[in-house]
Amino acid sequence: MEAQRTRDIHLPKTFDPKAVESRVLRMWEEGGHFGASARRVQEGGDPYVIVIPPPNVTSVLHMGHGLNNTIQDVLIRWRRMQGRVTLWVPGTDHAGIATQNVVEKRLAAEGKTRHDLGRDAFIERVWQHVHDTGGRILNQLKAIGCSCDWSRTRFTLDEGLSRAVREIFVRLHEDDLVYRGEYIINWCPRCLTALSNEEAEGAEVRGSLWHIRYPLAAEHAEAAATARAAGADAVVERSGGRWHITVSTTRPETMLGDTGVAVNPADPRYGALVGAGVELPLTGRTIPIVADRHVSAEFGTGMVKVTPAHDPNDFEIASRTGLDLLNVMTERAVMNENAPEPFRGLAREDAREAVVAALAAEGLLAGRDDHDHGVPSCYRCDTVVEPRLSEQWFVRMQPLARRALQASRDGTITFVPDRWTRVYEHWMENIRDWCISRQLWWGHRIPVWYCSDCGAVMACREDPEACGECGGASLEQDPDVLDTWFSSWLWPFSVFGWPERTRDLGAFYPGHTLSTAPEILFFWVARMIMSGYHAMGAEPFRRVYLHGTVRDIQGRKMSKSLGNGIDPLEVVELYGADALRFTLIASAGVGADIRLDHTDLEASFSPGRNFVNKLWNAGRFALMSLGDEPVPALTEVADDFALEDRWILSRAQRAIRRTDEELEGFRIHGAAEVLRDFFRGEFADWYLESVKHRLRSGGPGREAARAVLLHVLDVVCRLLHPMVPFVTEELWGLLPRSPGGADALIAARWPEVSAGLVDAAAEDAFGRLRDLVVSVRSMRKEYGVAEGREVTVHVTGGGGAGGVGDRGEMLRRLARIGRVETAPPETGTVGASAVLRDGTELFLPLSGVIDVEREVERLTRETGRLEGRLKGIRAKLANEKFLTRAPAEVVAREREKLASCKVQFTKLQEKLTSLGRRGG
RNA sequence: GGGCGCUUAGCUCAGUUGGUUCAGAGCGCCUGCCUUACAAGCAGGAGGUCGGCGGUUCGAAUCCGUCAGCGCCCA
Repeated sequence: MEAQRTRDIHLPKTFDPKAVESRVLRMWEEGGHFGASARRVQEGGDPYVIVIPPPNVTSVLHMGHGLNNTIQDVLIRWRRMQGRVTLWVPGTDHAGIATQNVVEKRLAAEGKTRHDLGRDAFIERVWQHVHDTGGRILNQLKAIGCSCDWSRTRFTLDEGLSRAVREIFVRLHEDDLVYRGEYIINWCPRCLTALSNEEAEGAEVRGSLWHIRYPLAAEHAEAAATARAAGADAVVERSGGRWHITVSTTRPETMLGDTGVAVNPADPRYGALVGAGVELPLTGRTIPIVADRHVSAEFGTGMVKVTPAHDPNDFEIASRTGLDLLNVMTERAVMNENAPEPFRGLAREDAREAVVAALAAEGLLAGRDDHDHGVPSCYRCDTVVEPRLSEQWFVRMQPLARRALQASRDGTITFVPDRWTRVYEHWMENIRDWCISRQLWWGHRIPVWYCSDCGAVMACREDPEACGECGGASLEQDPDVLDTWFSSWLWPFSVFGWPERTRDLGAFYPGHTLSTAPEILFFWVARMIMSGYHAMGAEPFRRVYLHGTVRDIQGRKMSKSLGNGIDPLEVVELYGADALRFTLIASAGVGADIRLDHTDLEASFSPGRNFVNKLWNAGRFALMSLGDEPVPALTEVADDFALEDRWILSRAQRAIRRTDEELEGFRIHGAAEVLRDFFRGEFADWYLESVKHRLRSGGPGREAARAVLLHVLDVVCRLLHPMVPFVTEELWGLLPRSPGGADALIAARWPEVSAGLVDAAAEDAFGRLRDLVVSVRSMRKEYGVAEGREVTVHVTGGGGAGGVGDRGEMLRRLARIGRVETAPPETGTVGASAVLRDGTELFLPLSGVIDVEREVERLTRETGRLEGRLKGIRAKLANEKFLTRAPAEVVAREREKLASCKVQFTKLQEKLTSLGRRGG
């Protein structure tokens, strides 16, 4: 009763997303369709688990999120309908640097710094900010239809997840996989914190390479002369019997911190100079020339200045050769007291100019070249990173990488597209230790305490009261916090309660698919795999799908700073969530970037909206056509199936099969294409048009059509639901359906192929009928026959286009064919001719309209085309090697083609000659 | 310096192991239609030597080499 009444309500001509989305969303949530319990898995359910790449807690949704999460939702909804126990865990991360930056900026507006507030008050302030704005992005994900289990929403600073961070840190420390040491790290002089290598993004910059002369100490003149004689062009005798060497640098200001010059020990030019002293200009210091095997004899002069406190490579050289470390900059990249007086207090950029000027003044500047090189900058604030010598905490990565690398090599974990496998493996093979300490306040504080009484260093699961070594109470906790990624790398199991051995963990770990952007392959994906093996002994997921980047029409990545972004919520507001989703999916080839025009949302998203609207209207038509009477089951009317019924049912099976194939292969856009073609190109354009007259008449033909119409529309709704969940849910809810099924499409069963409905003969016959209609339409247009005017068609020979005799009503509708004659036209009748692929001849009597010359031209064009094809096929078949080497079926197909083309060609030729007789 | 990717219709892009009229889709364009599901639509059409060259093969948009242009990653 209820269902029938709903069908009486008037449905709007255009789909109105706003009227539907919030209601459907509420229905899903209230129906508990998003959740999954461990119990269902324990009872034998087959889990399918995705953890969301947690967005920054204070961020807002952008198109990249839109794409990423639509993909995940498609996979989740598809698996859910297949009957898997699906779980998609949502959540956010605390984004240490970014969030702290935002709050500090606000403080700055009040004229304060975090130090004015103090640590606790500042953290309180950040929490406030997070509570005010945090989680907004999760609501935005709901708005685009994401079917996450919202009851499981996690945040990396939650108590449980913080516990996981602490536990893994202590464990790694116990296993000597976490250590503290003084090394060169990437330092952001604006954020005043260390960064990992991954957080320092290189950008190609046109800079300068300066060549500087360093005078050799006077007593080494003889060694210099020897070097010169050995071919050292960079060792030059200057006026006054003094010798200089020449070194090159892109950062002249760092020369103030040089503590040596290095050459390759195998370089024959410089052997005599090793051990010699160099008078470092501007400083009054004398530094030694040392030999180190990592210096390239080929690059530049083969002599490099060594600045161990300001360059990672130089630091390595120093640690091998014992050169001093001299830090000449403050944490803000200002020259410090170790720099000569005139440069102290200068920012690095100013120091560079000053140093260059000073060198020039002393005649020690040998030249300058343009030089393109990579300059790393902070991924959060874009300030140029300064390599800085400091004490930090690191994770020893090599032991963790071993298993993670093996997982890729043995196929346990696969990447889509496949090319990322090599990128991943290359990173793992050349893994470097991970700097995890950050000089911030917002984040997980490093659980390490230092005893000022005995000097003990302790990593603790619980805050210690007293020193474990000496029992003293003078303990101080490390002031730094951990890299945000040090918490997100635990995400696939920390969200389930690790380190507790929870039921959830048993049920939902390992997960299955991870979908994300390639930018965080190293940051996050690779590290999750490492931690998964280390902490859980198993991979966190099996398949990693790396999708493309959303760009603007010029190919630039969408970004806030460029102002070229598109707000997904604005798109939802204007076009609906389904339109957004379908547009994104349909334009995203596997791993390929997407281009959208941010200046023309209509152009970008109307295809999606139009598709959704078309679907809506097909549903509206079906509902109107079905009427209120009960619809028979397919099996009840099978005897009354017409050709088009058997055809569309058969095509539906193909659509089901192909959709599954595409989704299995992560070709989501391919699935969208399959379904668009099936729904629009076959169901709407041909099936609906073919059965309209039956639906309006009575009898068994009508009942069969109603049953098939309902069945196929039901399949269409199910197959499209993962991509366009709102419109399909709404439509499906309006369809009459048999009792006992699911009460919502989201929980309905995914269609499976029924072998019994596959009907090759029907596909072939309907295909020929379709050819006939298309051909007649084309001829009508060619001669400008008015749309409403009915024509007679003579159909003779060949296959008779699948038996058109009893298809009168249908042909009338499809091509305004008023009458089908199965006899040839009387000789002398004027009209247009065509020959179908199966040899069927068509003739449209068009006296009065026909233009013989034009018809001759048309047919000549056609025979010409056929002639070309014939030539190609004949050449193939005449090729002995083709006949012997090509597979038999390929040869057979060519023979069939030849026969078919020959028939068409001959028949058209005949028409042409008869026309020629008349015309000439 | 090392590695990877891209180049197909005016635009944005599909094309899964080489072989079904495979040269496609969407948008745009031209022509005609308000045909009681849909003008956010329908029907018909124009438009590409698949970046250049060479090779492998009976057969190449697809595989290999090379050149050109563009983009990305790592050092």
